[in-house]
Amino acid sequence: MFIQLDFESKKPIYTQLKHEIIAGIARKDLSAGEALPSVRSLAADLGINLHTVNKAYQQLKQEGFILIHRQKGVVIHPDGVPEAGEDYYAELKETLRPSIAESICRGLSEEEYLSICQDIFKGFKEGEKK
Amino acid sequence: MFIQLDFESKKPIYTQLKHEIIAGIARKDLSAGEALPSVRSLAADLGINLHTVNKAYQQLKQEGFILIHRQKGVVIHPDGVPEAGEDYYAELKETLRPSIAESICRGLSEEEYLSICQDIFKGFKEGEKK
DNA sequence: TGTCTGTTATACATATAATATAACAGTTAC
DNA sequence: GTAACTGTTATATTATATGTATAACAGACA
Repeated sequence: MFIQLDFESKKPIYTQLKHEIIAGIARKDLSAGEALPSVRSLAADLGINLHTVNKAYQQLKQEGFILIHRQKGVVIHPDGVPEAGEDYYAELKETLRPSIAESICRGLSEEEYLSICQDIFKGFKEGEKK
Repeated sequence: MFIQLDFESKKPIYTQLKHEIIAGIARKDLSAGEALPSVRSLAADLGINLHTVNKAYQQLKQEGFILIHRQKGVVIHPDGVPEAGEDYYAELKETLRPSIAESICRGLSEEEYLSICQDIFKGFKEGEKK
């Protein structure tokens, strides 16, 4: 797997794990229907506890990114990730507002901020080409 | 004060408080040199503990938003907030990457995402006009 | 002398994060 | 049929984060 964790980060491990998998889907490194490692093997691979992996998987399931078959295993959601709805837009704005507020205070122009966003989008698109 | 807290939120109160003050600066509701309430009076106003306010103030001081005079009080930094540096850009990208990854998964186009950012910028600019 | 600052110190309750074991109930392969 | 594999559940423990409650200190100031 491509997953990299930072054990010094203040971000919880299960959150980092979620983000890594979501990023994998975004850059099409993981595609619909593809199998993910079992909670035990991934935990062993990453040197963390099985419950930490399970927590990440449960939340990814809850948010529609993956499917979990009780005795088969875990797969990226075959039907694709649910499209953004009103609630998601609201949540996204809640995330962006503090970030934009601080950027304004620190003298970043709107153009600079959007440019950074575009760079990140570019990074995901380049990731697609492997 | 204009500060609104959500006690049901998963976000810590001191974090919400920080964001509210930073947003106040961004929309120029708070300007350089302006005094902020004392830890005790703000805590009483908001119905929270003085240590919670103090924690927010300490972090805002650490990040250059405010100055704290030992026996005078708290003021918005008179010299303005420190400009964005390399470390800030890195931190900003770290915040945006997971957000953008999820948006891509949920079918948002780059244009839609940037449009949401622009809306938020617009909100702060309109806030300036009181 | 009070009253106001921020600061510091303790203590306490609760929640979250992460780990460590153990066991259960199905599936699948040998 | 047994062994190895799934996710799941349950318990327990440790550490850290969050928030509150008091209390006290030292300096400023009217």
